[in-house]
Amino acid sequence: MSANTYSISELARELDITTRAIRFYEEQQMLSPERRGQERIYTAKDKVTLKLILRGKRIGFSLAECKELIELYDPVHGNHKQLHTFMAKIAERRAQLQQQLLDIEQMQLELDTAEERCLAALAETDKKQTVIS
Amino acid sequence: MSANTYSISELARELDITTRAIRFYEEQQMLSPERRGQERIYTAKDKVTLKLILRGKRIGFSLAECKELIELYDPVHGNHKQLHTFMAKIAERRAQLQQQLLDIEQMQLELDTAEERCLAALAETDKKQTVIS
DNA sequence: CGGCAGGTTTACGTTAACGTAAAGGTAAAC
DNA sequence: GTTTACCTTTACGTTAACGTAAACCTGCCG
Repeated sequence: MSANTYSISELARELDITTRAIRFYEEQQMLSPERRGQERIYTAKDKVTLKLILRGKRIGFSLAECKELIELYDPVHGNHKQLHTFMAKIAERRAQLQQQLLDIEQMQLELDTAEERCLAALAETDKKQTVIS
Repeated sequence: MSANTYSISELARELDITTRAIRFYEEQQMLSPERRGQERIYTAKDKVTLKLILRGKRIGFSLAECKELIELYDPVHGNHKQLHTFMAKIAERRAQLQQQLLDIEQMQLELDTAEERCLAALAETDKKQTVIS
Protein backbone atom coordinates (compact mmCIF):
# COMPACT_ATOMS: atom_id res chain seq x y z
CA MET A 1 0.00 0.00 0.00
CA SER A 2 1.49 3.30 -1.10
CA ALA A 3 0.31 6.81 -0.28
CA ASN A 4 -3.43 6.80 0.25
CA THR A 5 -4.21 3.81 -1.87
CA TYR A 6 -5.71 0.51 -0.82
CA SER A 7 -5.75 -3.07 -1.94
CA ILE A 8 -9.10 -4.71 -2.31
CA SER A 9 -8.83 -6.70 0.88
CA GLU A 10 -7.74 -3.66 2.85
CA LEU A 11 -10.83 -1.83 1.73
CA ALA A 12 -12.97 -4.85 2.44
CA ARG A 13 -11.70 -5.12 5.99
CA GLU A 14 -11.99 -1.43 6.65
CA LEU A 15 -15.55 -1.13 5.35
CA ASP A 16 -16.61 -4.54 6.59
CA ILE A 17 -17.77 -5.94 3.28
CA THR A 18 -16.46 -8.77 1.12
CA THR A 19 -14.09 -8.43 -1.79
CA ARG A 20 -16.75 -10.08 -3.88
CA ALA A 21 -19.11 -7.23 -3.13
CA ILE A 22 -16.52 -4.66 -4.14
CA ARG A 23 -15.86 -6.42 -7.42
CA PHE A 24 -19.58 -6.66 -7.94
CA TYR A 25 -19.99 -2.91 -7.55
CA GLU A 26 -17.32 -2.51 -10.19
CA GLU A 27 -19.21 -4.83 -12.51
CA GLN A 28 -22.17 -2.53 -12.01
CA GLN A 29 -20.04 0.39 -13.16
CA MET A 30 -20.07 2.09 -9.82
CA LEU A 31 -16.29 1.89 -9.46
CA SER A 32 -13.37 1.81 -11.86
CA PRO A 33 -10.17 1.48 -9.85
CA GLU A 34 -6.82 1.72 -11.53
CA ARG A 35 -4.69 -1.31 -12.12
CA ARG A 36 -1.13 -2.15 -11.38
CA GLY A 37 -0.77 -5.10 -13.69
CA GLN A 38 -3.73 -7.23 -12.74
CA GLU A 39 -4.26 -5.83 -9.30
CA ARG A 40 -6.85 -3.24 -8.49
CA ILE A 41 -5.60 -0.12 -6.75
CA TYR A 42 -8.17 1.92 -4.90
CA THR A 43 -7.88 5.60 -4.08
CA ALA A 44 -9.51 7.71 -1.39
CA LYS A 45 -12.15 8.72 -3.93
CA ASP A 46 -13.07 5.08 -4.46
CA LYS A 47 -13.45 4.73 -0.75
CA VAL A 48 -15.81 7.68 -0.63
CA THR A 49 -17.84 6.11 -3.39
CA LEU A 50 -18.06 2.87 -1.46
CA LYS A 51 -19.20 4.71 1.63
CA LEU A 52 -21.88 6.41 -0.41
CA ILE A 53 -23.02 3.03 -1.62
CA LEU A 54 -23.18 1.63 1.89
CA ARG A 55 -25.07 4.61 3.19
CA GLY A 56 -27.50 4.41 0.32
CA LYS A 57 -28.12 0.77 1.11
CA ARG A 58 -28.67 1.51 4.77
CA ILE A 59 -31.34 4.00 3.83
CA GLY A 60 -33.00 1.37 1.75
CA PHE A 61 -32.00 2.34 -1.76
CA SER A 62 -31.27 -0.31 -4.36
CA LEU A 63 -27.84 -0.42 -5.91
CA ALA A 64 -29.27 1.12 -9.05
CA GLU A 65 -30.54 4.03 -7.00
CA CYS A 66 -27.22 4.31 -5.22
CA LYS A 67 -25.60 4.55 -8.61
CA GLU A 68 -27.86 7.43 -9.61
CA LEU A 69 -27.05 9.08 -6.34
CA ILE A 70 -23.34 8.80 -6.96
CA GLU A 71 -23.62 10.17 -10.48
CA LEU A 72 -25.28 13.19 -8.95
CA TYR A 73 -21.98 14.02 -7.33
CA ASP A 74 -20.16 13.67 -10.59
CA PRO A 75 -19.93 17.15 -12.14
CA VAL A 76 -20.16 15.64 -15.60
CA HIS A 77 -23.59 14.21 -15.03
CA GLY A 78 -24.68 16.76 -12.48
CA ASN A 79 -27.78 17.72 -14.32
CA HIS A 80 -30.74 19.46 -12.92
CA LYS A 81 -33.65 17.26 -13.76
CA GLN A 82 -31.93 14.27 -12.17
CA LEU A 83 -31.14 16.28 -9.12
CA HIS A 84 -34.75 17.19 -8.58
CA THR A 85 -36.12 13.74 -9.29
CA PHE A 86 -33.69 12.35 -6.80
CA MET A 87 -34.62 14.85 -4.16
CA ALA A 88 -38.13 13.58 -4.70
CA LYS A 89 -36.99 10.03 -4.08
CA ILE A 90 -35.37 11.13 -0.88
CA ALA A 91 -38.52 12.86 0.23
CA GLU A 92 -40.39 9.66 -0.46
CA ARG A 93 -37.96 7.71 1.71
CA ARG A 94 -38.44 10.18 4.49
CA ALA A 95 -42.16 9.62 4.36
CA GLN A 96 -41.62 5.87 4.48
CA LEU A 97 -39.33 6.27 7.45
CA GLN A 98 -41.97 8.31 9.20
CA GLN A 99 -44.50 5.55 8.62
CA GLN A 100 -42.02 2.96 9.84
CA LEU A 101 -41.49 4.90 13.03
CA LEU A 102 -45.24 5.02 13.61
CA ASP A 103 -45.50 1.32 12.90
CA ILE A 104 -42.77 0.51 15.36
CA GLU A 105 -44.23 2.66 18.07
CA GLN A 106 -47.61 1.06 17.57
CA MET A 107 -46.09 -2.38 17.67
CA GLN A 108 -44.22 -1.59 20.82
CA LEU A 109 -47.37 -0.45 22.55
CA GLU A 110 -49.07 -3.68 21.62
CA LEU A 111 -46.10 -5.76 22.67
CA ASP A 112 -46.01 -3.95 25.99
CA THR A 113 -49.60 -4.84 26.81
CA ALA A 114 -49.06 -8.37 25.49
CA GLU A 115 -46.13 -8.66 27.83
CA GLU A 116 -48.17 -7.47 30.74
CA ARG A 117 -50.87 -10.03 30.05
CA CYS A 118 -48.21 -12.67 29.79
CA LEU A 119 -46.66 -11.74 33.09
CA ALA A 120 -50.07 -11.62 34.78
CA ALA A 121 -50.96 -15.05 33.44
CA LEU A 122 -47.69 -16.46 34.62
CA ALA A 123 -48.21 -14.96 38.06
CA GLU A 124 -51.59 -16.68 38.24
CA THR A 125 -50.11 -19.98 37.23
CA ASP A 126 -47.41 -19.63 39.84
CA LYS A 127 -49.97 -18.97 42.56
CA LYS A 128 -51.92 -22.10 41.73
CA GLN A 129 -48.74 -24.10 41.52
CA THR A 130 -47.78 -22.90 44.94
CA VAL A 131 -51.13 -23.87 46.37
CA ILE A 132 -51.03 -27.31 44.77
CA SER A 133 -47.55 -28.17 45.82
CA MET B 1 -69.88 -12.26 1.47
CA SER B 2 -71.81 -13.03 4.62
CA ALA B 3 -71.48 -11.42 8.03
CA ASN B 4 -67.92 -10.24 8.52
CA THR B 5 -66.31 -12.66 6.16
CA TYR B 6 -64.40 -11.90 2.99
CA SER B 7 -63.55 -13.55 -0.28
CA ILE B 8 -59.92 -13.56 -1.28
CA SER B 9 -60.32 -10.82 -3.86
CA GLU B 10 -62.25 -8.64 -1.46
CA LEU B 11 -59.40 -8.84 0.98
CA ALA B 12 -56.90 -8.25 -1.77
CA ARG B 13 -58.65 -5.09 -2.92
CA GLU B 14 -59.12 -3.80 0.57
CA LEU B 15 -55.53 -4.33 1.64
CA ASP B 16 -54.09 -3.49 -1.76
CA ILE B 17 -52.18 -6.71 -2.29
CA THR B 18 -52.57 -9.52 -4.81
CA THR B 19 -54.49 -12.73 -4.25
CA ARG B 20 -51.27 -14.52 -5.06
CA ALA B 21 -49.62 -12.87 -2.11
CA ILE B 22 -52.45 -13.93 0.21
CA ARG B 23 -52.24 -17.52 -0.95
CA PHE B 24 -48.50 -17.37 -0.53
CA TYR B 25 -48.85 -16.28 3.08
CA GLU B 26 -51.12 -19.26 3.58
CA GLU B 27 -48.48 -21.55 2.08
CA GLN B 28 -46.11 -20.12 4.65
CA GLN B 29 -48.53 -21.16 7.39
CA MET B 30 -49.35 -17.63 8.38
CA LEU B 31 -53.02 -18.02 7.56
CA SER B 32 -55.47 -20.91 7.54
CA PRO B 33 -58.82 -19.62 6.34
CA GLU B 34 -61.86 -21.85 6.39
CA ARG B 35 -63.25 -23.31 3.24
CA ARG B 36 -66.69 -23.43 1.74
CA GLY B 37 -66.13 -26.20 -0.73
CA GLN B 38 -63.00 -25.10 -2.51
CA GLU B 39 -63.29 -21.43 -1.73
CA ARG B 40 -61.39 -19.73 1.00
CA ILE B 41 -63.45 -17.78 3.50
CA TYR B 42 -61.63 -15.15 5.49
CA THR B 43 -62.71 -13.79 8.85
CA ALA B 44 -61.95 -10.53 10.60
CA LYS B 45 -59.17 -12.31 12.46
CA ASP B 46 -57.53 -13.27 9.19
CA LYS B 47 -57.71 -9.66 8.17
CA VAL B 48 -55.96 -8.60 11.35
CA THR B 49 -53.26 -11.16 10.68
CA LEU B 50 -52.76 -9.79 7.20
CA LYS B 51 -52.49 -6.28 8.53
CA LEU B 52 -49.87 -7.45 10.98
CA ILE B 53 -47.95 -8.99 8.11
CA LEU B 54 -48.10 -5.81 6.09
CA ARG B 55 -47.03 -3.67 8.98
CA GLY B 56 -44.17 -6.02 9.74
CA LYS B 57 -43.03 -5.77 6.15
CA ARG B 58 -43.23 -2.00 6.20
CA ILE B 59 -40.95 -1.97 9.19
CA GLY B 60 -38.52 -4.13 7.32
CA PHE B 61 -39.13 -7.54 8.84
CA SER B 62 -38.91 -10.63 6.68
CA LEU B 63 -41.97 -12.80 6.35
CA ALA B 64 -40.37 -15.32 8.69
CA GLU B 65 -40.01 -12.60 11.31
CA CYS B 66 -43.56 -11.47 10.70
CA LYS B 67 -44.65 -15.01 11.37
CA GLU B 68 -42.84 -15.05 14.71
CA LEU B 69 -44.43 -11.76 15.51
CA ILE B 70 -47.90 -13.10 14.80
CA GLU B 71 -47.33 -16.21 16.87
CA LEU B 72 -46.55 -13.91 19.74
CA TYR B 73 -50.16 -12.81 19.67
CA ASP B 74 -51.34 -16.37 19.73
CA PRO B 75 -52.03 -17.31 23.37
CA VAL B 76 -50.95 -20.87 22.67
CA HIS B 77 -47.45 -19.90 21.74
CA GLY B 78 -47.31 -16.77 23.86
CA ASN B 79 -44.18 -17.78 25.61
CA HIS B 80 -41.88 -15.57 27.46
CA LYS B 81 -38.52 -16.21 25.98
CA GLN B 82 -39.86 -15.53 22.50
CA LEU B 83 -41.47 -12.37 23.67
CA HIS B 84 -38.24 -11.00 25.01
CA THR B 85 -36.14 -12.03 22.06
CA PHE B 86 -38.62 -10.35 19.80
CA MET B 87 -38.63 -7.18 21.82
CA ALA B 88 -34.90 -7.24 21.24
CA LYS B 89 -35.42 -7.48 17.51
CA ILE B 90 -37.71 -4.52 17.66
CA ALA B 91 -35.18 -2.54 19.59
CA GLU B 92 -32.63 -3.40 16.95
CA ARG B 93 -34.95 -2.11 14.24
CA ARG B 94 -35.42 1.10 16.14
CA ALA B 95 -31.68 1.60 16.19
CA GLN B 96 -31.51 0.95 12.47
CA LEU B 97 -34.27 3.44 11.87
CA GLN B 98 -32.37 5.98 13.91
CA GLN B 99 -29.30 5.43 11.76
CA GLN B 100 -31.40 5.68 8.62
CA LEU B 101 -32.78 9.00 9.74
CA LEU B 102 -29.28 10.30 10.34
CA ASP B 103 -28.18 9.01 6.95
CA ILE B 104 -31.07 10.71 5.24
CA GLU B 105 -30.50 14.00 6.99
CA GLN B 106 -26.84 13.88 6.09
CA MET B 107 -27.64 13.08 2.51
CA GLN B 108 -30.10 15.92 2.32
CA LEU B 109 -27.57 18.38 3.58
CA GLU B 110 -25.15 17.25 0.93
CA LEU B 111 -27.77 17.34 -1.78
CA ASP B 112 -28.74 20.83 -0.74
CA THR B 113 -25.25 22.16 -1.20
CA ALA B 114 -24.87 20.18 -4.41
CA GLU B 115 -28.04 21.80 -5.65
CA GLU B 116 -26.73 25.24 -4.77
CA ARG B 117 -23.53 24.64 -6.66
CA CYS B 118 -25.54 23.40 -9.60
CA LEU B 119 -27.76 26.44 -9.61
CA ALA B 120 -24.78 28.74 -9.32
CA ALA B 121 -23.03 27.01 -12.22
CA LEU B 122 -26.12 27.26 -14.34
CA ALA B 123 -26.48 30.94 -13.54
CA GLU B 124 -22.92 31.48 -14.71
CA THR B 125 -23.59 29.62 -17.92
CA ASP B 126 -26.70 31.67 -18.52
CA LYS B 127 -24.81 34.91 -18.07
CA LYS B 128 -22.21 33.94 -20.63
CA GLN B 129 -24.87 32.72 -23.00
CA THR B 130 -26.65 36.03 -22.67
CA VAL B 131 -23.46 37.95 -23.41
CA ILE B 132 -22.66 35.77 -26.39
CA SER B 133 -26.04 35.91 -27.98
C1' DC C 1 12.26 -25.57 -4.98
C1' DG C 2 7.85 -25.80 -2.38
C1' DG C 3 4.39 -23.48 -0.41
C1' DC C 4 1.65 -19.92 1.23
C1' DA C 5 -0.84 -15.52 1.20
C1' DG C 6 -2.48 -12.52 -1.50
C1' DG C 7 -4.53 -11.32 -6.11
C1' DT C 8 -7.31 -12.53 -10.69
C1' DT C 9 -11.32 -14.31 -13.93
C1' DT C 10 -15.27 -17.18 -15.07
C1' DA C 11 -19.35 -19.00 -14.03
C1' DC C 12 -22.89 -21.41 -11.76
C1' DG C 13 -25.70 -21.33 -7.18
C1' DT C 14 -28.74 -19.08 -3.70
C1' DT C 15 -32.62 -16.70 -1.23
C1' DA C 16 -36.96 -14.17 -0.68
C1' DA C 17 -41.30 -13.02 -2.10
C1' DC C 18 -43.94 -13.27 -4.97
C1' DG C 19 -45.28 -12.96 -10.71
C1' DT C 20 -47.15 -15.31 -14.29
C1' DA C 21 -48.93 -18.64 -16.94
C1' DA C 22 -51.74 -23.00 -17.76
C1' DA C 23 -55.69 -25.63 -17.02
C1' DG C 24 -59.62 -26.19 -15.00
C1' DG C 25 -64.22 -25.96 -11.65
C1' DT C 26 -68.70 -23.12 -10.45
C1' DA C 27 -72.39 -20.02 -10.66
C1' DA C 28 -74.94 -16.20 -12.03
C1' DA C 29 -76.10 -13.47 -16.29
C1' DC C 30 -77.47 -12.89 -20.86
C1' DG D 1 -75.77 -22.66 -23.88
C1' DT D 2 -72.13 -19.75 -23.58
C1' DT D 3 -70.00 -15.79 -21.86
C1' DT D 4 -68.37 -13.59 -17.70
C1' DA D 5 -66.55 -13.32 -13.28
C1' DC D 6 -64.59 -15.53 -9.65
C1' DC D 7 -62.39 -19.20 -7.66
C1' DT D 8 -58.98 -23.25 -7.54
C1' DT D 9 -54.22 -25.91 -7.99
C1' DT D 10 -49.70 -26.76 -9.97
C1' DA D 11 -45.56 -25.26 -11.35
C1' DC D 12 -42.03 -22.84 -13.61
C1' DG D 13 -40.00 -17.86 -14.00
C1' DT D 14 -37.98 -13.57 -12.02
C1' DT D 15 -35.05 -10.09 -9.60
C1' DA D 16 -31.38 -8.34 -6.61
C1' DA D 17 -27.18 -8.76 -4.54
C1' DC D 18 -24.12 -11.11 -3.85
C1' DG D 19 -21.98 -16.38 -2.25
C1' DT D 20 -19.17 -19.95 -3.57
C1' DA D 21 -16.21 -22.80 -6.13
C1' DA D 22 -12.71 -23.76 -9.57
C1' DA D 23 -8.60 -22.78 -11.74
C1' DC D 24 -5.09 -19.84 -12.34
C1' DC D 25 -1.03 -15.98 -11.61
C1' DT D 26 2.57 -13.93 -8.52
C1' DG D 27 5.75 -12.49 -5.28
C1' DC D 28 8.15 -13.72 -1.32
C1' DC D 29 9.84 -16.79 2.69
C1' DG D 30 12.52 -20.50 4.30
